[in-house]
Amino acid sequence: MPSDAPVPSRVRASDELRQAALEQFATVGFAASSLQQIADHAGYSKSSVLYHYASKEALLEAAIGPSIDLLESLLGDFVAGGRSAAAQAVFIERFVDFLLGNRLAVHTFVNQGQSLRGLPVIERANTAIRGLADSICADDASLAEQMRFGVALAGATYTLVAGATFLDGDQQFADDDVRDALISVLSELLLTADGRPTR
Amino acid sequence: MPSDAPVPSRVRASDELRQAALEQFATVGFAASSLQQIADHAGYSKSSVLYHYASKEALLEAAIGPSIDLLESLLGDFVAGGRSAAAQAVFIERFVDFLLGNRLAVHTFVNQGQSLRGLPVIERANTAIRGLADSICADDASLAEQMRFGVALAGATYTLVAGATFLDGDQQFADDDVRDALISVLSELLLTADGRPTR
DNA sequence: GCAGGAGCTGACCGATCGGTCAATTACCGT
DNA sequence: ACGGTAATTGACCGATCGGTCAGCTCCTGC
Repeated sequence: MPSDAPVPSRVRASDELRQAALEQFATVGFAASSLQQIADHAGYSKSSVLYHYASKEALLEAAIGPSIDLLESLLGDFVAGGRSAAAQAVFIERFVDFLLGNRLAVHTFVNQGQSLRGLPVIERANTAIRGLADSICADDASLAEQMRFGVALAGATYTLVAGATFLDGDQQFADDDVRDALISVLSELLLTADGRPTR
Repeated sequence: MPSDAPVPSRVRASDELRQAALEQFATVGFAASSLQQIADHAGYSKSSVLYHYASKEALLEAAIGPSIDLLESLLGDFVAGGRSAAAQAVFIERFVDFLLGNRLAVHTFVNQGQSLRGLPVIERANTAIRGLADSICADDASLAEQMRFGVALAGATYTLVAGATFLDGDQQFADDDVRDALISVLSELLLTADGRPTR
């Protein structure tokens, strides 16, 4: 028997459908993605989609839920680990890696986190994002500092996530280079290190 | 005659409908906004919407087109004015003012610029955004510098635009303060001034 | 060889979509 | 008082939406 995977062997239909759904949700939006389109894109029928996933909303949960789990654990580690400059540097690195490894899912719940309010999985994502902002930005920070954090996180997220939108054609940058550049810019903006420059 | 406006006096129905549509497009998305919802929100019937605007797409054009015009002229001025540090500082200020004055429209075409590809008005917005990135970022810039520009522009845009998403409840910051803080952060990131620090 | 379950599908459902149209109302200059 | 135009609306259209259901094929354990 050539199969080396214990249970499913071959690619599982539910995985193909989940991936196709994720691509649709990220590129045309949840509301504008029909089950028919997702099914066509994956090579199945609409009924098959609803066989593997109870509803369109359950499909969204399956598509972006795991990425939200990762974000939550990332956030939990950071909160538990203190706010030393070293800890912040580690966090920035892990955060960039998270962005690079979950572009489609992040694109989905960042760009549509407002319009899809009410869906449980989206509420979970919004809560995590808010926790991220709160934890990395001290409560007593000045507006300018809060703005610095906001610009850094939102800018990094959006640059990676929407980069595909405006420069998809000639995007031949290696992920490693993008990673290094992004970590550099974020460190510059976020690291409090040894006292903030007066400016 | 108490009317002081030459032609319409009172609020015009088409303006109310356009504003209601803009709010819907920005908050729940173009695809998820039905003409019925927009009409209800403005206090008219769906037929009235289609009387004042030929189609849903024409309504989008009316809602965000003027803001795109502003962005285009802003970009044109900057391209024509050179890239001196002073010119860049002026541009940053005007750009932040543009963001503050066109939040809903910017939210709409930034967040949905990818999913709504194909609509002429959206193509115009995407072209303007691309031109913005190209013009402010020299062609020979390193990846790290390009990333700095991307993070700054995207971060500023998204911070203002999606601020409502995650901290709408307690958003009592005065626009003037936000403006100053944002200009400060953007200047810090973008101004090439007298030679870039080695870093 | 065959019962039975998993995987998959087409037909169908009520609701809603964007859009058309004819009819009605309100308001204007003459 | 009246004709005409702008504004507004409900009824209606075909298409598509998310979702249900019965039935089909295929594989597997016995």
